[in-house]
Amino acid sequence: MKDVASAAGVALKTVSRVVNGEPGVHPVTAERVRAAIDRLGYSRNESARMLRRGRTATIGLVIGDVADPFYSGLSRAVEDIVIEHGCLLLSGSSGEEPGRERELVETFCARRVDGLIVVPAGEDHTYLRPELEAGTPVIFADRPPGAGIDVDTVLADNVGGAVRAVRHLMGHGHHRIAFLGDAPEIFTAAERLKGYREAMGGLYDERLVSMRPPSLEGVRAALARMAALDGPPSALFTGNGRYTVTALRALAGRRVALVGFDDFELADLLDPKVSVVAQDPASMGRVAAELLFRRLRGDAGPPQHVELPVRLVARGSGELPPPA
Amino acid sequence: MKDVASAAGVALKTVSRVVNGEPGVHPVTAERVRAAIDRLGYSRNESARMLRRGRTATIGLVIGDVADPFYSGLSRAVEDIVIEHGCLLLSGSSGEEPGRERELVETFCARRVDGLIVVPAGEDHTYLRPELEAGTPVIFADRPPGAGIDVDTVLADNVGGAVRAVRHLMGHGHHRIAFLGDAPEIFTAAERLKGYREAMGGLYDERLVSMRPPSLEGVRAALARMAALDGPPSALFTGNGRYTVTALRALAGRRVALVGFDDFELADLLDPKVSVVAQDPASMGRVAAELLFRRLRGDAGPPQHVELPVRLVARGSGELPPPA
DNA sequence: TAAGCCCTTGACAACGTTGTCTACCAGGCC
DNA sequence: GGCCTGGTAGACAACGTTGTCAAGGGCTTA
Repeated sequence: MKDVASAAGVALKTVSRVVNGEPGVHPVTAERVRAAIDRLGYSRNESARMLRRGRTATIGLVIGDVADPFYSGLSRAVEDIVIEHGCLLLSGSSGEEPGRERELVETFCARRVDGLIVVPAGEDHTYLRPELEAGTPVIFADRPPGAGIDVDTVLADNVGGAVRAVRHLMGHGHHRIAFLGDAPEIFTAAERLKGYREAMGGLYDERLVSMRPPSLEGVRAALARMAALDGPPSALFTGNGRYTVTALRALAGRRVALVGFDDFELADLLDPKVSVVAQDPASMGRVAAELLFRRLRGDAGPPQHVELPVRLVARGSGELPPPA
Repeated sequence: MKDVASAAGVALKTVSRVVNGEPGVHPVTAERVRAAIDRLGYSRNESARMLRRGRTATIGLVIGDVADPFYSGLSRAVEDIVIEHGCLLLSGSSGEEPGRERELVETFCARRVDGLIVVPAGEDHTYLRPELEAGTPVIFADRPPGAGIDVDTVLADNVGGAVRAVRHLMGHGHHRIAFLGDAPEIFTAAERLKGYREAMGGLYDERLVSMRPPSLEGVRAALARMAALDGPPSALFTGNGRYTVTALRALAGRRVALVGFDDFELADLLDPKVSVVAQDPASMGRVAAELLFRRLRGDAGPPQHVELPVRLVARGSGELPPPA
């Protein structure tokens, strides 16, 4: 910038004004400055600008894993809105490890991101308190923060979705419905179990529930164990997209009534077509990002808790009747 | 940092030394400083550090669309290696628009990223020249840069993969093999067409080729047009993952011999199981990132051009014989 | 005992911006 | 003609670090 200034025969500050489109520069001078900028190939050093202005025009996003379609859909929506606001996105995958989540958040904070969107992996977020007190807006998406922290959250209607899935299966004659879900420490898994339990009511049987990280062997074993019961399940409710796919693989072509939480590509090309409770990761990202920018514009109201609707997409697998 | 210094009764520089783990600080002093840091909840301002040191510990990644599994797989691999090197990742989706690609790259450069990994959408990258001359390492992945720019590239063996796909179908008795691919301006699409043509040899018939952005209607129309020929195709080679899925949808359950470029989740659960030429987006990301860090460590050798192998995964759809 | 060394510490400038304040000039008004 | 106004331009400090250099004290060594 100093070089541009001397090349154009003006003061540093004048170049700064031109670069930032500030008023109060004579058009002729401005043109001369712009010419010098082009000639020297100058581009503003954003690090210095951030330091001076105290704002980084950067948003931090912590998710579980970009390679998971749920997160990458959310990611893309966040990215679009962030760019729209002239900011950039620093993102990181926690791999669902609380330690890594915290590291990422702290690294982002050290970079003084203007705001954070977090899909938490851990249960304790008290480490965020200094940042929150410093005024950095933080939005939790998909899962709420741990105890003692109350900030904006955007969650899906997990309980309602699970209820709907189970009722759908019941509506097609099923009474013995198994639930295969992720470890109960994971908020969404626990919520969906809650909905399952609520919808099962008196039919609830603990032996039809299996909650653990999804692995093909684990699912196979759980299914085998349940099949050996004297009242084996006639239908399956799977607790997330990964689980649905793993269960389909474990079923190896057997036609079993099934509804999965989370929609997935090709669900409509399988045989039978897979019925799901669909949530929309893109709108979750959009809502979270918009909430964040509202905060950045100064909205200081009480923490908001948004619940996004889910919808049942009946494609066939949920309508298979129980074996006679 | 100033506050920490006065709280600990030492000079600014001593705090800096402690924070950076530099030697030459008495353990007792260091402990006092650390105590003050904890008490005040201090964390280093990375913006200032970047400005002062001239390095941002940030890598820029430009891809087509994070929501596409190919890109998100690549993204995740890059991210892991970047974090491993103590850096963070700024990423952006170009949406396959050259203008947006350029904007992203230029914004990243203004932030003085230490290096860039780009999956280009455009054909002209001369705008990168100033950055390259300034010494910023840039790696192109999946597609090469436009004319006049010679930098490190990591590409898949597109031609070889297409050849293998076509030969596989031929080996099962097919002579009339259609190719459905993306617009020929897209490098990978053009390369795969090249491989297709090479493998078809004398059997090549222009009327069996359709290249345009994938849309269900477009694919349906192309298939209908080809089916009406007096020598209709008995097999399909689809030019990328999106195309394979779209074609399967357009076929609506008809059992047609098919090999697709790019593997995809659930390919093994469809009926028939879908045979593909698989590339590994994660290893592409890993190789690109590792190459980048080698450059950052000072390797100034001539531009490298890595070609990653692809492999044919025969699952069944490619082994369907032609109708009798 | 003096010279030299290492260990620890601190003062200071610089990184490249931007916000604030001041200076200058031309023109209009009394 | 003097005063004020508005439009332009520049000087300077500050943002929070880190690299360079120098200083002080205790120790070893000749």
